[in-house]
Amino acid sequence: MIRDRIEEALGEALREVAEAEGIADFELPEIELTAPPSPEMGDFSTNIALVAAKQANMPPRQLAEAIAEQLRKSKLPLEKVEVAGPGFINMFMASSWFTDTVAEILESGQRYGRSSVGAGTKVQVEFVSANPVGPIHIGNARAAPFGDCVAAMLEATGHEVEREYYVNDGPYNTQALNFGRSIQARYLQALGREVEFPEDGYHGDYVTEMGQGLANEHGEKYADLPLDDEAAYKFFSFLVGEIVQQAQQDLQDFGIEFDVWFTEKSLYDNGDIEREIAGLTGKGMAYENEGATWLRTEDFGDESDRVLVRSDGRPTYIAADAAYAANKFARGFDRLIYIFGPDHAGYVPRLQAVLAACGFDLERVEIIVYQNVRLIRGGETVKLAKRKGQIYSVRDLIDEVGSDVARFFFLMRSNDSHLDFDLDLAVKQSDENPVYYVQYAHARICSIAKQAEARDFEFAPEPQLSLLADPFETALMRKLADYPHELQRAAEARAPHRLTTYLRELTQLFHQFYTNCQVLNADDIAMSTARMALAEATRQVLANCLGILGITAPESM
RNA sequence: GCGCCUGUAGCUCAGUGGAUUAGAGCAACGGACUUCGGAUCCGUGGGUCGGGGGUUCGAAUCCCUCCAGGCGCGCCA
Repeated sequence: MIRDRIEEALGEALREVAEAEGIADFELPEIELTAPPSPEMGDFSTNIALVAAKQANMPPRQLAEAIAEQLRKSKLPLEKVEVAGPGFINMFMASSWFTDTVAEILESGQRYGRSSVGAGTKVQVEFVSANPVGPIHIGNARAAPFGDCVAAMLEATGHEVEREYYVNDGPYNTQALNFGRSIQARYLQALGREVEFPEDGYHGDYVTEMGQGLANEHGEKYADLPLDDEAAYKFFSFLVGEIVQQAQQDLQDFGIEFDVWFTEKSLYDNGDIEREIAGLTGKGMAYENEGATWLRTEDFGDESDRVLVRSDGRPTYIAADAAYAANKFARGFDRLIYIFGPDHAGYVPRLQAVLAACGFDLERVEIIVYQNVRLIRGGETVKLAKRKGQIYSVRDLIDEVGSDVARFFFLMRSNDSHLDFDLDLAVKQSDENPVYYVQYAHARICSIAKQAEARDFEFAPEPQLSLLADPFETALMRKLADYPHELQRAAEARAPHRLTTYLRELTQLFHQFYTNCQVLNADDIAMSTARMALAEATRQVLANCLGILGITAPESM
């Protein structure tokens, strides 16, 4: 990447200046290359002279001049290097650099933008992992495109990535049992028995339907089971497969394929949890008190120690999470990424303490929390309450606005920003909807190509890219050249929204180019060929970026 | 009470240390091609970057403090 080469040259220039000045122990500051606010200020700008001035014992402007002189002597495709203001160094790229970018994009195709900076690193991204007690709702849904896109960005930067979904189907999961009790009650009611519905049970219609379904299928077979946890888990177990399958289907329709669906139950079945507890007790990390087994999380920054095993002998989710983390590390991941919803934000320090107490390296664990989603319809917040059965599910969302729109809307905002999802705007197929703005550009480019074919337009055999010198063309090429860096930055920051922002900016530049620069012009074949190449390069970058976001790039709309 | 997140234009949000003008979309108003898709483009109006203090040559951006909103604080997950 050109940025790497510039940064390298800057570092070298600075070192040479330092040497010439006889400065010992010169410490190279971090080099920042930014895009100046206006094109008159060049293509790249750096403040390095301002940062290093004190250390170099030189006035910033003088240092900047010295560095600029070195740059001018370098082999970089620079047309002009200027020192501006208090000591900024502005670099103006030679036009060959812009046109080389277009050639590179056309040559690399789908690979353009990808890098291998993460090569050799195995990462697991665990996300969604909703309690299997009903359809995946809008709150959990935000995790789906986010986690998927973080994974895709890591893949695009060379990491080896696995996407994983954790199914909380353990036998002591309170919510699973609660759900099971609700199913049992509905089942009995379907059989005409007088039973009271659990006060904190799940009231959704789907629960009633599931209870009815069991009654139809099994009749009285389970009618005389006691109303206890064991029975509740049995009822939960009847339905969990169906619920997980539904989740798989919904997420697949949302464009997400998980590599692994990991069940909490398996940790119980193969003894991992027991072993983990025994191991922790053996190391003195766990101890008995008031009949329960506690983990010494307070020693690792938690507010207090946490219960691993309840006084009645049942392990808690913390025991399961510890065993699960051990299992993950045993699978050879260099890095674990957990993606949590806002309801689990408070669990972050606790989980970190748990993992530390278990002896895992927190440097290798990353926990990303995303914020709430509010549904807006008709300008009003849509009120939802899962327990009361007022659900808006991923299925509802995909059916109502489609996967592309839903993904784009979710990915448009930073994960730690609260998200207002405007359903009215999302369903609008108009200029108000930002998704179509981007997709339209892609379709438009495809349409130009189709036009050319329909008209038997004869392009030149090779594009003469040096013809691309109009400011609209230059601005577009400049943006295209940014893509690899933008992708890398977005991946490092785990920030998909940077890509949606980039896409909108790129799209805008394309539409401006389109409006001002006629692509197909029979009177100027050479120019038409060059512009068609630029349009095609733009299409490629749009498609590559949309691909990482998991959004389709339509040829027509 | 404590913790996390947020507070930027009428609305929804980018920008999270650098340049006399803090950006985008939507909304409002006014314009544009008898040529490649008008789901487009151009222009206008609109901002004490929640308040105050501090660090710095420089703060929307870093630190402190206050205010407001959201969420969380279980032998639930």
